[in-house]
Amino acid sequence: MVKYNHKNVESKWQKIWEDKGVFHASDDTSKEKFYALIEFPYPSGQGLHVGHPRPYTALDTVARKRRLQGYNVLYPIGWDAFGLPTENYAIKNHIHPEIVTKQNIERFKKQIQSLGISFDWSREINTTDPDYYKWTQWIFLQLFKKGLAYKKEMNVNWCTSCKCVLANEEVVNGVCERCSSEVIHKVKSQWMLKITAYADRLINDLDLVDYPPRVKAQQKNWIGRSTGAEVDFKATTGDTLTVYTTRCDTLFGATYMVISPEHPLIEKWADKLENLDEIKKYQLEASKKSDFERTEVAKDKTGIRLKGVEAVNPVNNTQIPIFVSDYVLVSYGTGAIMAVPAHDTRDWEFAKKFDLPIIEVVKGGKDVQKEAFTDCATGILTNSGFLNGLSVEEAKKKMTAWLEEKKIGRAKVNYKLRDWVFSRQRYWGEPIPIVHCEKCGFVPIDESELPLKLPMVDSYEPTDTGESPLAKMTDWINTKCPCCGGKAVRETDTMPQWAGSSWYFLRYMDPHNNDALASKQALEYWSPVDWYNGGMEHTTLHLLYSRFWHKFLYDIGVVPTPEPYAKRTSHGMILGENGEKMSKSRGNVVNPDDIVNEYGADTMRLYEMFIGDFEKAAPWSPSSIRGCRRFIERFYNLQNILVDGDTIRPELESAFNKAIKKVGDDIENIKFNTAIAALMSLINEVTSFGSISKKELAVFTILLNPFAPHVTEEIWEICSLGEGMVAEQSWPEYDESKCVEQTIEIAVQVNGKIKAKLNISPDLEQNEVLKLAKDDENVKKAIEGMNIIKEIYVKGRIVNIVVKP
RNA sequence: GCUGGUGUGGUGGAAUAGGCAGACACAAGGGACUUAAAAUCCCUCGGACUAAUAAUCCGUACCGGUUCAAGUCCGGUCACCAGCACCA
Repeated sequence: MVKYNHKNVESKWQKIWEDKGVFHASDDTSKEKFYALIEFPYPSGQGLHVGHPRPYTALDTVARKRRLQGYNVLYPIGWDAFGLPTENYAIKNHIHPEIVTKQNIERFKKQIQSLGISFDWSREINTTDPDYYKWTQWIFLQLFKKGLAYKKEMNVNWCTSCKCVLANEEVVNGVCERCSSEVIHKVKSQWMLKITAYADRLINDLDLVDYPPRVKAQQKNWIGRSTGAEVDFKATTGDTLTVYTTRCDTLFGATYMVISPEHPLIEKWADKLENLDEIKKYQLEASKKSDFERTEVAKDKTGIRLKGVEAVNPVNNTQIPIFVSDYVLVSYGTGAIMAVPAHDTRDWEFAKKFDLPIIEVVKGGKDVQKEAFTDCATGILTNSGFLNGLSVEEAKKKMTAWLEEKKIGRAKVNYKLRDWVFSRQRYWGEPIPIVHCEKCGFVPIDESELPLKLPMVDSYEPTDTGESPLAKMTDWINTKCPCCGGKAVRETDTMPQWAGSSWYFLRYMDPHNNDALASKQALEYWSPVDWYNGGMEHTTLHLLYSRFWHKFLYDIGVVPTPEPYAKRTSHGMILGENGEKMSKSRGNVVNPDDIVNEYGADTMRLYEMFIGDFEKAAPWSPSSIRGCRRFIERFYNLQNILVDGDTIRPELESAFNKAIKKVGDDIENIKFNTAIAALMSLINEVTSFGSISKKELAVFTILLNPFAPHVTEEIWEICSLGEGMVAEQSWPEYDESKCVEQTIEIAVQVNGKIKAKLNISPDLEQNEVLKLAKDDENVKKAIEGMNIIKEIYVKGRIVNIVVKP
């Protein structure tokens, strides 16, 4: 028994692959292409943990299999290297972020290469490389030119620890997505990207792509499209107060109105409001609440009634009071609502608290004095003049038409999605290529001046004032206006980390191009990404942002497809041994280096694919990994029972054909765990058979190669299984007719209970099978003296005899 | 609260399209080999009743339904996970 030495074998083959460029994508566009993509890593100081290789290995398996099937495969990697952790580390240790980034990348690269992933390293990219971010800036300029990037004074989320603004997508449960620190509101002038202009297409085009349902649902949810109507109410001051509602059918039941604390009419009405002081106080309190507090106290409704101004309900000319309350958000709809307490839970709570009238206008529910009746499907309109007797849906249509006819309302679609806050007050990011000129306003720098390089600074500490560290670089800031030649200053904020990752998959197609982000031919040939795997946590961040940028690039004719990724899958997390999320503080982190060192990369890869359902979280198990190592050794030792023969022998024919089918299908269906189980079953069968022919071993080796590339190359060589490397072979074909066993075992049931098992030929006719079944002693006993009601034979599966006394 | 998902042995997990529940592993127990240990190989391994690996019964979160047949389909309940959360 030869002991398998993974260390020598693995480094040997890794070197050969790299030297020969075996996994470089070819520019031969006559071949069918396959573009597999994983989310490129952020090279943090901690290095890799065992969670990283799960998706890399999964798509590596797919990529290797597709290469064997003759595809021209692009499977690239790079570094998403701008960002706060690096910058913070740099500040703490007084090392420039550029150097930190370089060190981290080196470490990551070494770790990833030790796993034998078939990345095309000749296409490696780095978002902090000026040759790369030149094009990130170029895309920003195109957005600016089309009016989709604009600077605006607005109320933004401010992370008190990162000391910079956050996008809405980066605020999770009222705290910073990255560092979990408190998020407060600040009014600041920020660069914004008009992602809302693409809201509809970002929803509708989900029909064009193959994403898991949960991903599509989450994106739709986040964009939050709702269809309804705007209604104009007149105030007693003569002003118009417009509200947005999805239930214009309930207009007759509107008994009061609510405006948000930030609503501009409050300012306008200042001299008419008898209780202005009280309202000002309420506004102030509302503004001081952080997002976290605001969601925490969401239960209890507060508010102040405006004294001196009321509104008129246009359908019945009744005067109704107006309240100010923070349960109405200024950023959604018109920042004002009509309140229908009988048919809206929030309005109902508010009405109960302030003792306001509750008028039922949709009947069919419970007593509206006791709870709101919100069901749209079953109710019938009542107390509603010309709407009486209609269903909710009919009433909505009729009311919208009536509002439009009277010119006091209109159909309207609203979204929860807000524009993307795109500037960050930090150093380690792409400079925004815009200058501000007093005469000309915001002017883009000339494209020939790209990349606008990040200047070297001595201190890149963030400031509490909300100014970028670049603001101190007076030499760099002061410049000439590209438009009028006058004095101008550069934008000192930088782009968020999501900028570089919003288009990186395009750069891989043609990574060294200096004239375009990628050539037309490369884009035409490689687009779209065929299979993109990534984490669920990016569903409403990177995945949404990059779809938006890609659609924009499509609109301006840069890319050939409306969607960037044809198919998306999502891996589950690898948890610690105790079933908790791996983290330093929990002390349950496993470093892949240790596993590769002790068991080898093949074992590591095999285990991560065997651990369970790829899409679900799975706890790390140090003892299960030994089972995978055993399998590798059993495979390696097949050489001891090798016999000559260039065919698959008849006794093993069906086992091999079935395995070829199963392994191939399972890899495509992200069921790596059962593909490996099938290979384990096959090796069990071969071992108990006692010998393996060269042909059989060759087939087995190719099937295993995508999972365990090193040991399979080694066996291929040692046993002289064929010309060249395994990586240069063809994926085996199976013969459907040979997948069938010559005899199969079927179960015989009587009244659904198993009474016997029969070994029969699968071709046997129903009559004969039933006859055999009824000849069985146990079956005979069970049906003796009973009347046979029904006899069922499902071919190749089961017999069921239904009897009654 | 809304949306999506999950629930199967001691453990990770299998089970086409409704057709033998527990594949493949791990752990555990027993045996072989060995001076011994490790490694390896062989056997057992959901539960109950059993001398029995004879027969029978129970068993896929819970309750009910459809069906010759339900882990799978339908209705309801519970628990857990993820995302969103006063979005009018």
